Amino acid sequence: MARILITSAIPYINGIKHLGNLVGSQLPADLYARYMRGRGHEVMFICATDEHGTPAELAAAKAGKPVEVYCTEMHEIQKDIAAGFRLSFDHFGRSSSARNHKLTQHFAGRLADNGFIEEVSERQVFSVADNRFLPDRYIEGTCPNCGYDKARGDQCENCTKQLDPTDLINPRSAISGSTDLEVRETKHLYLRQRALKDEIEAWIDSKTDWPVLTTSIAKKWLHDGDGLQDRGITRDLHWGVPVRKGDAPWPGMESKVFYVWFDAPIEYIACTAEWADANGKTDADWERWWRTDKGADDVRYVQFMGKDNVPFHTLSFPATIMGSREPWKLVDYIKSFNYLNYDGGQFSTSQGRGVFMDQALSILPADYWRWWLLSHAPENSDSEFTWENFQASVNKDLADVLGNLISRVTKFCRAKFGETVPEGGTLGEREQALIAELQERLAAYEACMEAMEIRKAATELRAIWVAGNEYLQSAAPWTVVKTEPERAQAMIRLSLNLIRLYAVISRPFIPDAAASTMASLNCDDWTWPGDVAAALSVLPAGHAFTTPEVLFRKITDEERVDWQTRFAGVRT
RNA sequence: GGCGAGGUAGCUCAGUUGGUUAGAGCACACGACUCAUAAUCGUGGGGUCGGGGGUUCAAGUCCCCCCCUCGCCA
Repeated sequence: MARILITSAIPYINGIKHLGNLVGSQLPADLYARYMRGRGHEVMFICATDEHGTPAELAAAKAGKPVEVYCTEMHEIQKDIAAGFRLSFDHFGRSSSARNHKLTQHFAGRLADNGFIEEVSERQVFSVADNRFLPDRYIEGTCPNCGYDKARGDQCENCTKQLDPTDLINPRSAISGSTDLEVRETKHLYLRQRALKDEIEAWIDSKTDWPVLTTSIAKKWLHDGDGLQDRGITRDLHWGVPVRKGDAPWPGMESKVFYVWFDAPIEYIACTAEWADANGKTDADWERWWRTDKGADDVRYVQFMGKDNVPFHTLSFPATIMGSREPWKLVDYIKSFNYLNYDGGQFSTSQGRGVFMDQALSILPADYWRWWLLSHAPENSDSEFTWENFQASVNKDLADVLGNLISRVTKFCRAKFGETVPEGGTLGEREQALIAELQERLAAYEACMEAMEIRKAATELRAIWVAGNEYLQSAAPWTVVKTEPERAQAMIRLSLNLIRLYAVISRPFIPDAAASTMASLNCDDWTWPGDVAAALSVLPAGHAFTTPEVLFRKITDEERVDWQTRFAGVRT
């Protein structure tokens, strides 16, 4: 039994995420976690909300709530929706937790002790009316290049020219609109990534098995332009982890917090500590996942994320860990994803374009979405969600191929032999051929799952479902039963067991349907089928079952059209 | 503009280090079956692999140029 640590990129707190966010990290991470648990491995699956930073403060202000309250509420909402999608986190934590405060301060202290922190004085725009320093993108003004009057301090959206806030003509606060701005001197901490560059590069170079998407992004940042740059890790904000050097105050850094990107990945570790706290465990219980000197040496650590998060996970977070000179676990494999587009364009949180997680669950159960999203995961390139494709895939794969198979077998059995596993006959050549085929296909499916080749795994799984229909079609028990009822009984006994096997191996993709199928079969044996022949005799003759209701209903054309218009525009 | 990722059947996508008639699912046509959610199973039509050059006995697969899409640019 192996020990596998799995983290999903942590979603930002300000609002409900859309399906593109879901399929980019949490959902594939859940698939992998469920599969590994199914294979009997010890899994720690961690996710959290990323709560600090200016956007959270502004969202809270807009909602008229203190930021702590806002975050607590939004965390609960995201937690509920994650549960709705059956995301099987061992713990869904918060980057604002006391554990993360302490650990973030600890890392900063260690980095400082080891000479990887530099204090830099810089000049930033301060809004007197807002009583705060403004991040570049929260300063608006007229672009000196094209005259666009809503250019942001980091870039003009109109002519794409990159700007410095001081370039703007008639600058104003994007928060209040106030023009009472002044440039003030402020001191910040920088993580000296340049000093760690060679170490990081050697580490990246050693990861020859990583997806090209992951390594190409990492190498680009290592070599592009002047190469890897030092990064500021503090901000003049109120909401965040107060800057401290471990347990001690950090002179000159009073009333500053760590920048969100610095504390967010540390939350992976802190969250595991939160898990321990929440479950009555000791520090040793979480440290054995993270400290290579305390048992984490044999842990395999896999991260899941969208491509926009790759730089932080390949460079910045490793720099934090390496620079600490403490034996923390570094990631072993990074599975990254491209973007999921929505019907010819992008999902847009700001424009409410596309389907958001809460809306998705309000129109169909989680399994429908899980299946479509995972079987179309944007692994090799950006992929696209269309309602036509969604309807076709769900109806064909889930309702027709899998759902109907379960339906035809159980209903036939009920009609001819009653609701117990029939006992007559023995397996023939056709059945042996099916077993051989399944053994082979199962191996292919397992290989894809191990390798996190998600689309291919879905294809293999579907092929396994199809094999059941092929068998049934050629065996034709509805014909055989008329002349050789015992033969037909053997066929159905095998088919009922086949359904159980399908529930077990399909569970990572469609956990609810798997559970309800298993419940119908009056069985609770989720043992992964190593030996297919043995697995197909788990349900013995005479075992009672209940004929299940329709497992997956079909999406009608009317629904499709309705949803198409409903989710095209602004979210209501 | 620079960098990166893509452009393969109507649609969504596979195509190992270049090697036999370029594959799958869906959709479509025809056939089989009638147990089943008008489901299933079989057969078939359909692609000058973005365009143009080049290397090679041989290129979707390597090199160069161009076009288009998407993303990133601290």
